[in-house]
Amino acid sequence: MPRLKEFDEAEVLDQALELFRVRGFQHTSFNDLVEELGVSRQSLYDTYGDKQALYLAALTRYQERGLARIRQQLDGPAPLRTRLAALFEGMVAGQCSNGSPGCLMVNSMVELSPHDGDVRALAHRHAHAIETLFASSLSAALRKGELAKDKDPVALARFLYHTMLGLAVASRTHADQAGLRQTVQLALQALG
Amino acid sequence: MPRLKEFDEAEVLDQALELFRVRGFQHTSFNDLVEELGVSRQSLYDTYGDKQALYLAALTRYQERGLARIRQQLDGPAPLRTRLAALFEGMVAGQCSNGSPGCLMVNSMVELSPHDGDVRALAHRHAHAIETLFASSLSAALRKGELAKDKDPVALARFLYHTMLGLAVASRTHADQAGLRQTVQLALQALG
DNA sequence: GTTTTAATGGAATGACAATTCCAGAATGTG
DNA sequence: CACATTCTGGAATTGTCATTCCATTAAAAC
Repeated sequence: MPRLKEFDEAEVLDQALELFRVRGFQHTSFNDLVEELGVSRQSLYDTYGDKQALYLAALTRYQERGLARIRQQLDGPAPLRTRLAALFEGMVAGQCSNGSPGCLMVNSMVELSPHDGDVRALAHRHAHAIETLFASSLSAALRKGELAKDKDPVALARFLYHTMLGLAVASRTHADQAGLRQTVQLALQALG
Repeated sequence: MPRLKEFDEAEVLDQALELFRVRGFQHTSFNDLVEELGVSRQSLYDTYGDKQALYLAALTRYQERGLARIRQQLDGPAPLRTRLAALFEGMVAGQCSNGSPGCLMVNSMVELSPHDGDVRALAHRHAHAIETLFASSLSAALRKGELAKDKDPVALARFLYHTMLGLAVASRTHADQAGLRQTVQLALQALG
């Protein structure tokens, strides 16, 4: 009986995500969304709930994609250093794409996490997941002798996570991809 | 003839700065300012101009103080590594003080720099000034033999700047000073 | 063709916030 | 005391924005 949905929920969510990533939550009005996504106001409310819920859905999606990418890039036969270099290269490319808006998660951490418990919880889970993934790869490398015994995988994992944060902020304000890549090189030297 | 000013412009500006640092520009309403600063709305407008101008004045002040601090800490007889460690220690302490709101400049870069040319210009000057200060100290250390000849002072300076950005974001969301300090240690190992 | 659901455009609604306006009280100087 | 200036509290103004409401159209299922 029912009429079928005419737009792709996931696709529209991605468009909203991109708008939020560029403009931030507060600088993106619902009118902006209606205009840019090509879906009527009422349909957006019916499908995703209010602006806050839409944002949270976008952020959740972004986080899941990011973590999947990290898992995939870390999982391989190449030396850890090589895998990490590829991972960071992909991150830099992503953060600099579409006008260099940086990372939605980092932008959310700065703009919203002090005021919004849901965002804060997502950010904490994100940090924890990333640090855990890094730490487990680093521990494996340590066991294989790829990493010196005196290195601390947990501290190194957090260091790499902090480096990611810095790259994201820098990409949002400064248009200097070469500089970001040089920083990646230097950060990876911490592996010894 | 005139009645004298009854509040200290600089002191009130510092209070506004702190409010902006914690809550961000958009999450700080003019009413918040009136209530927290203990100065009437009209006096604020008369003294500083509108909210935007007040914010910019606070950010400018913050930037100047930060740069002065860096200059002062970098200028000394101790080994560069020691001076940088002290500098970063002070930064971490500052960003974690008063509820760990992070760095006003970094927060501004994320929240405002894409939309506000004045903020963007300040951020660019800030980055340039810091990188220049770091680079000149690193070059001096290189000449003195404190730093290996194969190191690139400019790239290292930018790396340290990027590290600062990451620490600021992390301090705003995660309450883990020990982790930040460990990251500082690891970052400084890039000096060799 | 009727029913059910989806979608749309546009008009209320209601809240909130920045800025300005105003009338009065306070405080130094001459 | 008179005057210039500052400060204050509060009201008025204005604009923006999220959200809801409504009337209508479209499409699939039966």
